Amino acid sequence: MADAGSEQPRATRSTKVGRPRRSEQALLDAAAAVFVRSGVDAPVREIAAEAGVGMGTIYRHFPTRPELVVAVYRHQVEACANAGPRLLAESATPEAALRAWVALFVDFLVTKHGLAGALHGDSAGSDALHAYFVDRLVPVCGSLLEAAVESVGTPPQIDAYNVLKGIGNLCIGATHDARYDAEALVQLFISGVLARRVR
Amino acid sequence: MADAGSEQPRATRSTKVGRPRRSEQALLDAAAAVFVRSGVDAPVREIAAEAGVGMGTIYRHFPTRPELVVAVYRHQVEACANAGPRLLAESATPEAALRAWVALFVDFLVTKHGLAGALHGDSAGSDALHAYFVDRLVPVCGSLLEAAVESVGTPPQIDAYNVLKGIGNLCIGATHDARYDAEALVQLFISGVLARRVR
DNA sequence: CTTGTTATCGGAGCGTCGCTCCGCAACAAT
DNA sequence: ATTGTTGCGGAGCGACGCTCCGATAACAAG
Repeated sequence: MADAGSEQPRATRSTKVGRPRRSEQALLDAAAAVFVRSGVDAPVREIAAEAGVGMGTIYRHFPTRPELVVAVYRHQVEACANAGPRLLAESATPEAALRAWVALFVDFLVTKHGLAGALHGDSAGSDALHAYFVDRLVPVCGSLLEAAVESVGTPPQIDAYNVLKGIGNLCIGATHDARYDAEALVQLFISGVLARRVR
Repeated sequence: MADAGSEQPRATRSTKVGRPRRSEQALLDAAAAVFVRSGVDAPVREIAAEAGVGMGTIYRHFPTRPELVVAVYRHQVEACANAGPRLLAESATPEAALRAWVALFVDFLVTKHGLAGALHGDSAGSDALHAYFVDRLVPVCGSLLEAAVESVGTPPQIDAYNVLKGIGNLCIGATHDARYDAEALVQLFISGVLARRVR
């Protein structure tokens, strides 16, 4: 029998048998579309409807909302993570690299409605979204931070985890308030992190 | 008749007639207790149960949740607002005053579970909580900021509204994450606001 | 004391949402 | 054809925000 399949157009078939499980990518595309339209807190029903599947299917592929969100934005988070070392290599100064990276991160968060707000570890450790962002970006942020701090000759005043979460928090609600300038606040915050004055 | 009440200890009576509407203060006390126990996002049913009244009563006195929250924390917000001028007068430097006031504000936000997170103007302008905090505290923060900026001889880099909201955002989630140090982040942010370097 | 008026009270009820769970259908193996 | 396996869909449950109306109680007039 082998795999002499002739009629199956896509047949991802990675598991042992069964139906060609409905393309996860289709779900991700639908979710992305809904996230753009209604924010990352959009009802699961709406995502299911957009994808033309039942809610069960969504939950089967992504048992928790954070997992879905992570999957949707994985590429962009990876791009952001990869941009770190690149900026550090290409920029004139480590501080410039840090500020450029931070601007990238801020732009990413601000353009995704509600993403920054969903970044919290509310569910007592079981928050995959928070964990993913932290695991992936803290090291990157840490490298940039370390380099920048060293280049300006100040002792490190805070760890990368706090800096990253602080930036994330500063981006919350930026889309709903024209007067609120998250980018400016974050850059000022970075100034503080790199400033000589401790108190 | 006057107010020769002899049996009514508190009798607020502000409306014309009817029953001595159930003391709002009792509701506020109950709400405060629940907020401490379950955060400011506690279900209205829970607050009503704690107060021993029906939900209708809660909604009659405080049609929206922000109004209830404002009422519960009004005293502390006022105290915070009043502390501004006082600190400015008593502190050695305007910067010290600003930093002390900010520490006060941060402590206030961090100790009230979820208050910082509820500070957003999500409901398109109709958010009384956001409006109250902004109206009451932005001027205070502005004065301190102005004095501090002037004393260190830097041009103002951002307005008080953004500073206040930034601080509020930095306090989000502080209670759920032992590694997250909101106070430190905010003070670094203030350093940035007062720093010479603009870019 | 009785009756009428009026404001307040309490919670049933409706719509929404997150999440679970079970019957069903489609395919593979026999 | 029959049986086994696996993915699929959505009904259903509990929680919640918020509304709305019948019940209730205080007071004034008679």
